[in-house]
This record gives sequence, structure tokens and C-alpha cells, in this order.
Amino acid sequence: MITRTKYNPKEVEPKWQKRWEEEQLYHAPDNSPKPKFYHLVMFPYPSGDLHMGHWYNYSPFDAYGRFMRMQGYNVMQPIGFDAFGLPAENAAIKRGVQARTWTLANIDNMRKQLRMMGAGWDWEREVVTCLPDYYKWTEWLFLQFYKHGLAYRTKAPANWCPGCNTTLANEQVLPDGTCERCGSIVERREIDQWLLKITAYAEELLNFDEIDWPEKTITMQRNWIGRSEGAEIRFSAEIEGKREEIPVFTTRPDTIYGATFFVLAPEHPWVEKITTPEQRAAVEAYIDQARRMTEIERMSTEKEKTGVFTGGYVTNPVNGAQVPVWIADYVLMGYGAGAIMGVPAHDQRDFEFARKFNIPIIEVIRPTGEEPGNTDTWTEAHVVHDGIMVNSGTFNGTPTDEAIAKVTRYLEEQGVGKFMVTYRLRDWLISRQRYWGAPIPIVYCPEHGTVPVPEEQLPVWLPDNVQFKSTGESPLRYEPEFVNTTCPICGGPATREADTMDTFICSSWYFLRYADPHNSEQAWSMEEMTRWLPVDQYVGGAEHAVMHLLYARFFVKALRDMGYLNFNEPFKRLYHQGMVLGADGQKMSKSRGNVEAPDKYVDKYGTDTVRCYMMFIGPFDQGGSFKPDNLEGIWRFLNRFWSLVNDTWVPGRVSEEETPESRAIERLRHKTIQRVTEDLANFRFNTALAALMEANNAMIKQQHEPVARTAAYRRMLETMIQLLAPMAPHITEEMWHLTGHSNSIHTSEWPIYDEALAKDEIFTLVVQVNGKVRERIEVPATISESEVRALALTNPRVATFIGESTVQKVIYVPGRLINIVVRK
RNA sequence: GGGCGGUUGCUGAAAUUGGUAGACAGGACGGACUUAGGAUCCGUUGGUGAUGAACCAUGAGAGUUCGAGUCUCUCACCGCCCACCA
Repeated sequence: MITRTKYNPKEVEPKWQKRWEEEQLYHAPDNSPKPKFYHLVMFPYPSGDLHMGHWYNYSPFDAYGRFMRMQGYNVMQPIGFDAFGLPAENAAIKRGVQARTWTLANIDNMRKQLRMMGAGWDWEREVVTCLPDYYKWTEWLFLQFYKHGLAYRTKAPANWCPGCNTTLANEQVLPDGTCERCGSIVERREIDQWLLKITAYAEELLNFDEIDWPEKTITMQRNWIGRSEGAEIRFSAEIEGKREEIPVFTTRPDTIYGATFFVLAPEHPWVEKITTPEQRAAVEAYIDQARRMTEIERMSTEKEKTGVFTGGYVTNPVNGAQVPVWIADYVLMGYGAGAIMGVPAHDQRDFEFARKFNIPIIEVIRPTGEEPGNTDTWTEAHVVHDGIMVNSGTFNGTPTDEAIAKVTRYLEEQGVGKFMVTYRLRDWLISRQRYWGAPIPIVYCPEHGTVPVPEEQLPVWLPDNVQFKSTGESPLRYEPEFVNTTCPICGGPATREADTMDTFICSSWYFLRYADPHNSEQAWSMEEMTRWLPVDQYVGGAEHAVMHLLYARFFVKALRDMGYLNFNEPFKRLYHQGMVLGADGQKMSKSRGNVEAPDKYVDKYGTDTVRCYMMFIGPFDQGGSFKPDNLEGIWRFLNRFWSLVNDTWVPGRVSEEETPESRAIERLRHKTIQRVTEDLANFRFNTALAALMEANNAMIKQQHEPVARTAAYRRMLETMIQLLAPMAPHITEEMWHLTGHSNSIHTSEWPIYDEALAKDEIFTLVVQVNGKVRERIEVPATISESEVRALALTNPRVATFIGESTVQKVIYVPGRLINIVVRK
């Protein structure tokens, strides 16, 4: 009688978690002879709890790291916390707790939960961005950008809530342009802010040669950077008796003869100069109205075109035409020159504008072979990429494919324009009028102006206690101890910059600090960079496709040029996980009431079951619904496997004898290793688990047969334990020891397979007639084509389908099928 | 409006990348064991037909092919991202 040990995760899991930590199993040593594998997952914001999304993300991630470790890599798999940001500040405002206290308490709780997950975190390398030993270096980095001319201060628009009397982050502005807290209409206000010159790297950021990323993410970054080639063309006007030039950017310089109006963005500095006294009132009213609108409203395509005539005119440099100057909010100050030439015949937006304000429309590009059109009857702009220039003076007849270059050359010769590349990408605004962030290490001296804090004085400490007032400025401004200081140059009284940095700055370099987390002399050493960077594989949400991932790339390139790094790209390979949805297939949200916390399921089934379930939901990048019922399937599988191994490992004779059955098991072993290895390598955790379930079912079926006492059978079980280890680390560790091993399974060597041995001795030959399956025959794998033909053609069932028809063609796919093509 | 991805049983999904559609699970139904089962084990489960033969079936329609879930075109839904970028 066999006494079965029941699988009890509550006993097994904490036991191994403790042991692993004591043995520092997951610490990646700097001095390992093994090849390094830097395996990174986007660090969490310490909101207080690990939710379903974290589990869904980290379970497969960790499984992959374990898989690589078993394959002989020195896997560095760090974790930390992106700990600055608004929620802590809100907690401080609403509940009166210190942001620091709140954040650190959350981190403590999340550390516990992260440990319970049993993932192989290298806790030695933990970074917490809100602690001085980290933000000191964030500040230091800012100084390096400043020194190299990549950080500058200028007036920039901020979202301003007149109700709360404060600036808002973009996320705090609702899609309809109102404040999420008080519902007031959010305005834009110009204030002094710091920016980083990411645009200096626009061209290099468009080069993705060194990275293996999802095509989708690359496309998004490419679109975000938005490179356009075209021309800068300078129009001119008399301003106070002097001829002054004003540039526009266009991708279609060949349409310049069709420019019947000219539009300035409402914020354009020329508006002031060109507006006539009669129009001043109308123009000012329009500007005022535009300011009240948020970016989002302004950018809505649905909106009808609006604008006001300034009363002024500019001269078209190619034909001397006097063109009326308007202002309109569809022209954006942040793009190109902030001014456009309006060519209504060939641009839909200009067309709509011209129609609304009765501006003439002149056709200057005509599709090849078409008759002259009457623009009065047009209902939309004719955007022509393949035609000839008309109504364009000496250029008439020039085909479009030559026209752009030809006109550009002419403009250059005349000294009124030039070839130009423009990017949509704007410089990165990093000032936040907030308390809970890394201080910007700048001092303003009445004598010496903007002075960087000397490096040896870093960090600029962030006080623990601040007063929150709703003035729209950083709370730090009202902390005399913080703000009042002395000028580093003259020692006279001076004030500190009170704004803090965007938290995206903190997350743009954390992966560098992981490699050298305890360095108190430097942000990192070149030695550790050479050892660990770049990141070999990065896993995180697709929502960071643009901002975070672009900023991190910019940081690496800029720091490389400053001499602090010796590589070009931070993340060699990138993988995006999907999103876990509620059981109803909807995004989990409190308002839908479909939020599930993982904790109770971990408590009921254990970590391994929840981990495996997360991987079994479906393809990792696709996401899926969390359905508690389905946990049962994994739970049963783990229990059945546990019982099988326990039942098999009883004292008794084990036979080395080879039988057809034992050979079949050995074949299954190689096949299973192959499937699991290939699946894990390609992030297909769901099918890797399915392969193990199939193997488990096959083994259970035979557990009372004589073959169960062969060495091959036991070897198969041992292999299965190893193959499952990355996904279910605790139960497999327990079984590994039960089956007589003393090392950790997670440092054991990944089983290898022999493809030849994985091949079946027999296979099911499918016989088709005209592409339809008519018969299945078991045949030996070594069968020859002529044997297959003979077998198929003489098969009685097949013969009835061939009947009187003549065989035209026979297609044979070795190991699969034979298709007999017949015609009556 | 633009870009990308998706649509396969009751449900999550799989399909050797052009070669047996529905692996592996969940659920449901039936059975065994049991005082009991929300434990465990066994069986059935795409549709029409009768349990056989056969036919139909991967969002819809066409095409290429000996052969299409997979490739091409048209259309319809769904999701995500971007969106007046000159």
C-alpha cells in the first residue's frame, strides 16, 4: 500500500523561497565565467499592491529568465521601484501622510508580494528612484545634459486649471479638455520650464538597425519622430518701413504658385507685427479664445476651421503676389515654422479654410492628361502626387517627380528658400510643478543668473515635509529651507529651482544603475557597463512604446556622446506583454466591478498554479481574460504530476532493460524537450505547458504498466520536472529533491534533445484524393515513396474514390500525406 | 482620417508556417467510487445525418493552388495606438 503525500503549496512554497534567498540563488555575480544575460522587466510604480497585471507580466518573464539560467547563462534579473510621481503626492495632500512614508510603506508591501511570487529577483541590485542614493545621480545626469547644451530653459505651455489654480499633468486633463478634479476648462499658460534637447537626436533615433523590436513599436517611434522632407520658403513683408522675411515649411514647394493665403499660428511672434490696427481687436479675441482651448480640443479633426484676417499681407517670393495673412489654430506653433502658405487647391485643410473664408483657389498641379479644372466646382482638395505643374510661370509642364527638387533648387538660387527636414518630435519638457520628484539642481542668482549646483554638493535634498498650496507652483517654492540658498559662484543669496523632474527621467537610466547599484562615487562605472549592458531582453507594456522607450534610447545616445557609455542602444530585444482583462473580457476597472486581486487565488492554489495559469491563458503578447474557473485545470495538472512522481519514486527494482515501450517513452522524452525548449525560446508558454500536460497524460496512462518500472520511465519524469521548473519553480524544486538530487533544479542543466531520437518510428499517412482526406494508414517512418504510392493506390477505400477516373498526378509529402489527383 | 493587430466549437485556445482543423485546458452532460462531494477516476462533447456512409464548417465573398485557418484582392465587424504635422 502506497501512502500518497498530498501536494501542499503552503508548505512547499515558503520553504523553498526561504532557501533560495539564503543561498542567494538569484544573485547574478559580477565575476561569473558564464555568458551574461541581462533580463529586464519594466519596474513597477509602488502603488501598494501587486495586481493581476503584474502577475501576468512577471510570471512568464521570470519563467524565461529561469529557462536562460538553466541553459547556462549568468542571468541578471533585477527589480526596483519607480517611486516618484503624482499618486504619492496626492496621498500626501488628501490623507496628510508624508509622500516618502507612504511610498516606502507601499514598497515594503510590494517587496513581500514580489517574494511570494517566487520569482528570481536579484534583490542585491534593487533601486528605488525616490531615495537620495538614486536621485543624487538623476540630478547629476541633469547637470551633464546641462553642461553639454542638451538642457535649456524657456517659456513653454503648461496645462492650467483656473479652478484648482494649478498646473496639471496631461493625464489629469480629461479627453473633453476639463480638469479631472473640478471640471473647469483647462487652459494653456506659458511658464518658464526646462527641456531636454531630444530633437538633436531625431535623426539617429530613426535608426533601428541594432535592435530587435516589434515592428509595431518601431513604426510608432518612427511616426512619433515624424521626419518630413521639404523646403523652407521665406515670404517677406514691409514692417515699419523695413523689409523682413518670414519662413514657412512645406513638403510641397512645387505648389507655391497656388499659395493664395498665409496662416500664422496664434502664438506666432509675427502676429503682433503684422496685424493692422483695424483688425487688432478681432485678432486678440481669437488668440484669447485659442489659449483657452487645450491641445486636445485644438487638434480635433472634426472641428470646423476657424481663423481671423490680420489685415496684413506678405509677398510670395516666386511671383511677387501679395498674399493675405490670417491666423488660425489649425496651424501649430510647435511644428515646422509655425506658419504656412495656404495652397487650397492641393491641401484639404487649406481647402476647407479657403472655402469658409472665400479665398481664391488656384489649381497648380494637374494630373497627367486631365483637362483644366474649374476649382469652383471642387468639393475637396486635389492632392496630386503624379501630375504636372500649371499656372506656375516658367515651371509649367514640370512633372511632379522632378518639380519638388527643381523648385527647391530655384528657391535656393534666388536666396529665398532651402531644402529642409522637419520632425514632429518636440523637445522633452521635463519641469513638473510638483513636490514628489527629483529636484532640478539649479540655482538662480541675481548676480550670476542660472547657475548649476556643483556636483560635489549633490544631492539637492528633497525635504520630507512640505506645505501644499494651490498656487500652481511647486510646493517646494514655499519651503524657505529648500528654496533659499547661496550662489555657488559668489556666495550671495540665491534661490533654488523649485520644480522637479518628470519621472520619465528616473526611468530613463534605472537599467544602468542595476549594473552598479551600490556605487557611491559614480552613477555607474564603465567596467560594469561593459560587463552588463546593453539589456539583452526587455519586457514591458506596449503603452510605453513611445515615451519611455524613446527617452531611454535618447539618454543612452546622449550619454555615449558625453563619454559615459560605450554602446548605442539600451535594449537589444524587446517584448510587449498583452493585457489581462476581467472575466467579462473588459479592461479591469473599479467602475465595471470586474477587478480581481490575485492574492486570494495564490492563497487557495499557491503561487505555482497562479503563475502557470497566467501563462496558460494564451499567447503572452495577446493578453486575455482572467477566469478563476480555469485555474482548476492547472491545479489538477500539478497535482496529477505530483502524485505520479510520488507514486513512481517508491523503493523497488528499476529495470535498465529496453523494450518497445521504453523506447517509445524515450522518444516522447526527446520530443517533449524539443517542444518545450522551442516554445520557451519563443515566448510560447501556453503551448509549452500543453506539451507537458500531454506528456503527463501519456505517463499516467502507463503508470501501472511494467514500463513504469524502467529507467526510461523515471528518466522521463525527471526531465519533465526540469522542463516544468521555469514555470512552476517551487513544486519542481520539491520533486527534484524527492527524486534524489541535492542541487537546486534551477541551477541544473537544461535537458538536451536529439532531433533524430524525437522522430516517431511510425506515422499516420494521410491519403487524399483530389485534396480530400480519404484514408489514414499507419506506416513505418522509413517507408519509401514508391511503397507509399503502391500502398495508397491499392487501398480498397481509396480505390472506390478513384473509381473509373484516370490518375493524373500524385503529390507526395514525405512523412505526411499523399494526394492522388484524378480526372474523370 | 492614418497605422498596426485581430475575427477558429459553449469558452480560453492549438495547428509542424501551404499539407489530418479544433492539440491542451475550462465548462456542460453521462457514469464509477462514496454517508457525502465543490475531491478523484472513466466516457461523450463543431454542425447536419442514425451511432454508418457522406456532406458542411476557421467573420462574408472571390482568386491562386493538387491542396488555403495560413498566400492575394474586396467587404464587414472588434481592439489598440496616432490623429489639422503643412
